[in-house]
Amino acid sequence: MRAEALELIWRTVVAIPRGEIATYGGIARRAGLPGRARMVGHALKVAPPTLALPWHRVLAAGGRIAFPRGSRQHAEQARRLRAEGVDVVRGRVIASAEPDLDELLWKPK
DNA sequence: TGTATGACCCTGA
DNA sequence: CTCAGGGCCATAC
Repeated sequence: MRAEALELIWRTVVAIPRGEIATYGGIARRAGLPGRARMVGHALKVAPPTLALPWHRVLAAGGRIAFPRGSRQHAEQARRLRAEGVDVVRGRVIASAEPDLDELLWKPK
């Protein structure tokens, strides 16, 4: 039961194209689990490292990095995003750059 | 069986 | 911007 939900979430996350981003809530919806944003965070936390999920492309609402400022993971996520050309300022994906946050947002058809 | 705690979200004050 | 309050639900104790 729960294992399937995890797989659904993992599958959805691996599908996020490089350089694009998605939100916890968005992933939940896309995975067919509307309203369960919380479970997405959990799924990422318990994901086997071997899956090599692009977890850094998953952000909290508004393009914010969910980890506390100053935490190692926060820095790591920002680093990975910038490495893909995504601008991050004060722990949040810059929306005013070129493409709007909506443009960057991965929106599968 | 209950309570507490999250890689969350949304609305409203 | 912050806070509170309600929803959500797997895990840990």
